[in-house]
Formats: sequence, structure tokens, C-alpha cells
Amino acid sequence: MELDEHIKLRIEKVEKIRQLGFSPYVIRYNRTHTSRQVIDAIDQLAETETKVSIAGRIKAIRKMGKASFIDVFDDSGRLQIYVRADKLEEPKAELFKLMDIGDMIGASGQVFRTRTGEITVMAEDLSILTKSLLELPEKWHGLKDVEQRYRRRYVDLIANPTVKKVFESRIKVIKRIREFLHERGFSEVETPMMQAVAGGAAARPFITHHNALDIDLYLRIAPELYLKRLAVGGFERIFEINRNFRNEGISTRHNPEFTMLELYQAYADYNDMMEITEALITDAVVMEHGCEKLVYQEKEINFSRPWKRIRWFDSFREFAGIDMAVSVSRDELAALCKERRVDAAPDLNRGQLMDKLFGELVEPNLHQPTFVYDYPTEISPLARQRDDDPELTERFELFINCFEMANAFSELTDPMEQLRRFEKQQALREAGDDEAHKVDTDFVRALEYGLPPTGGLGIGIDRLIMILTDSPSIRDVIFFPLLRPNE
RNA sequence: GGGUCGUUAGCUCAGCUGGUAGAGCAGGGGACUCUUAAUCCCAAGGUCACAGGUUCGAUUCCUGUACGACCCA
Repeated sequence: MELDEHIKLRIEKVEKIRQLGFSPYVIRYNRTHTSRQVIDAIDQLAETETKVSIAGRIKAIRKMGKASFIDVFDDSGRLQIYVRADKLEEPKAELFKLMDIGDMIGASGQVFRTRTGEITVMAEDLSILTKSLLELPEKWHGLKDVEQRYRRRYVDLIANPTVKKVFESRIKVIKRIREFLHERGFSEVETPMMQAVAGGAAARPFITHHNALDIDLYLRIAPELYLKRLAVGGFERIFEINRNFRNEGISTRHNPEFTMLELYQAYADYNDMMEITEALITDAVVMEHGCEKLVYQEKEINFSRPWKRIRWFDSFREFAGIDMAVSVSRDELAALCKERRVDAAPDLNRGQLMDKLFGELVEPNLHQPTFVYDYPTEISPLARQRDDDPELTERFELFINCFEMANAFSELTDPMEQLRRFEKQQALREAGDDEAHKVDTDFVRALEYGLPPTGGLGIGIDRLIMILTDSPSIRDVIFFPLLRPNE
């Protein structure tokens, strides 16, 4: 296969670097300052004529005969380097001619301001640290092709500075969430990714195989049942921030692997979980935006507390004008679907029709942060019933921008009731609902030892980051979203 | 799974009712000692995603495939 003319030239340059007695891929470089540190300390550095060494990637070279300017980027930002050919010792002057946009270089010298006032390093010494062979995308428009942006995220990060900012926000927010939870006395734990029974959510799992044990295992769809086992074991405040895997379609809001926060607090209920949810998310909003409002895709979202709260059944009345009662039958729900032109498969069971109607008629109205609470027991197999109405559970979901952001409940602690719920789920499963739970007998056994009254909460971290960074697609906040392989 | 749209130089994009492709940036050669989208001159760079079909002739029209985006399920 014939090599591209550009890469051929670069490979020739690698040889020339070696012939000059330098390595095109050096082992280490003694950097004294980041570009940020140079800019922050400019007055002191200039006054004391301190020599600094900086390192980074060349993003632009402007040559004017014997004088040149190089834009170098490191993790902290951009810094300009001024090169005068006659100021460099001979092999280095030759080395400079072999530098290209994209190369990792090191430069040292005194810092000064140019005529236009720009902070600049006057290069007394220059090194190529890593020679790059492939050309970077064009400087004005960066890398636009979305497919290439996801497949070659490393190029995207180099060429599009705003992309890096989004991920820096993501890192910062997750760090802050951990701090927030530690401040409230929660401990971070890790539970199995590979599970013999994939429980804790209604979703299809990925399947994998353990060779030595010769058993199939599932990648977890949620950590819930394991975290509650730890609550049985005596951990009163725990959380996990980690990946879940769900074998479902890909969309702007769904990636098959995504990051979830789950937390459990003993002696608390779903009201406590609402308080934590409000406090935690508002904390992140204020940290990122400096106030309790933000604009997402040109629409304002106001996080000022308290957030709207509405009962699940009431939400149908308010947003769809439907008086629905707990006693509503499957056939009535199916008729409602027809009446409201909600496209529902004929084999859906009662719970699935409830979910479907809610998703079609209520969800699209939940733009501002809204807690929908007291879900039907039928679609909440792990949540505790209300004392005054066993057909309803102490469960809520939080909606922001018309999509689900969090799910929480007062946990079901009664092992006999949990077993009955699992058995109902199992029956639904056998009737064709492949997202229904299987019976997890060990989890029931754990409850038989006694789970204290506990509040549990899950927050979709990727979706939260989307809102905070005004990203239209979940792929914009996941470094390497799942794509079909093409090579 | 369905619908719509996209795929042209390393990158960003033009390309009219069908006549075998253009620009900018990057890259190459040259000029230039304070530029910052540096400037100026010269030359080069293409399996028009892939496979068929229609046609004297297809980047262009049609069908299929691959990959992607958006919307719907």
C-alpha cells in the first residue's frame, strides 16, 4: 500500500532528526513551568530574567525569514515561543527546520513581552520530544466530521478546544459530587460488574462468559441489589459512581454503557432522597454556572428550590387531562393509547402501558426540574408501598429537560413482599416481558436478615453533565461512545 | 427496526438540466528579523464511500451495501 505523501515526508524528517544526533522520541523532558504558570508569574519571571522550560504540542508556526513564532499548547493552555535562527546553536537551528505542526516540543529561555504585549518565551534551546507523523485538522474549523470526532477522540480533543472544556467540566462535577457525598458521611464502594442475575432495573443485559467456571454472566444493568446487600451488612451511608450496561438502542440520550450514581442511606426515606437530589444537583449547577439557572439548548432551566412535585397519577390529570386511577385496567389503558394516538404494541402488559402513556403524554411537559412521585407498585418492584395505599410506592423520578434524570425510593425491606414482587415479575417475564426482573433468591435472603429502613437514589451522571455543559447528545459527554467498528 | 439526510484532496467545503473535479487551510519549493487566521510568489496533491444499473458518456440519475447523523419506535 502506497503511503500518503505527507506521512512519507514526516518519516524522512524522523530520519533527519536521528542524523543530527537527536531522538525523535525522547524519554523525558525537564519542564519547569506550564504555560499557565508562566503567564501567571510573568512580571516576576521577566524582572528576574528567569529561564523557563516549557513543553507542549505545536498548533501553529509563523515563519518570517530568520524570525519565527510557534504556538505551543499544554494542558493548561497556549504559550507563544519566539525563535531566532541566529540565536540557536547549529544543530538546533537545523532541528527547528524539521519541526511541524503537531509535534510535541520543549523550549527554554527567558520570558518577555512582544511589541503587541504577548507573553512569549525567547527560545535559547529547542527540542523535539515526539515527532508527529499525521497532520492535524485545519486550524479554522477543526475536526467537524462527527464520526471521526468520536472514532478519533484524541484528534477531536487536540483540534477542538471546546470539546476538552466539556470533559474538564465532567471531571470537575464528578469530583465535586464525590466531595459532596463524603461531606455528608457517605463512603464510596464498588460492587460487581459481572452478575449471575442482572437485577435492579428494567432492562436487557449484555451477556458474557467466564471460561474457568464455564458459566454465563451478565454485565450489570444496575448496582442496586448489591448496594442494598451492603446496607444489610451494616454500611449505613454508601454510594457508587460507576458504569451500567444496558443492551438497548443508541440515541442522543442513550449509550449502552453509561455512568450512574447510586446511593443508599439507612433510616431515610424518599423525602430525604428528594432533599439530597435537590442539594446535590443545585450544588453542581452553582459550581458550573455561578447561579441556580442555566440555559440548555436555548431554553432556560431554573433550579431554584423547591422543585415542582407532583404525584404520578396527578401528572396525567395536569398534563393530559386524564383522570386515571390505580384501579385502571389493562384494556382501559390500551383504549387510552388508541384514543391519544399513542403507538403501543398489542402485547404490552398493564405496567408497560402505564410507562408508555406516561412517556408519551406526561414526560414531554417536564422541562423544569420536576419530581414525579408515588408510582404504581406494579411498575416499582423494588420500592416500598405507601402505608395508606399498597397500590402506590414511595418512589419518585426526577425529570429535567423532559428526560429522566434520577430515580429513587424508600426501599422495600419486607422479604416476603419482595419475593412476591419478584414472582410477579418472573410471571411477566414468562409472558414475554424480557425486561422484567428474575427472582434473586440471595437478595431475598439478605432482606430476611434485615435491611434497615433505607432511602435509595440513582442519578444519571452523563445526562446531568449534558445539562450542565449544554451538550445536545450524550456522545458529547462520553469520551468514547459506542460505534460500530469500521476497520 | 422504520423514515430523512450525509460520505468529493490530510482538514473544512464548492461542484448548475449528466460531458472524467475546484477553493481555503495544511503539506512542498522560494522571499521575509515582532507574528498571532502573518503576508507574497511558484509547483504539487483525487479509486468523487463501495458494488451494480441506465446512458455514447455518471461525482451528478436509479438500485443495493457499508458507516454515520437526526427523527420516530
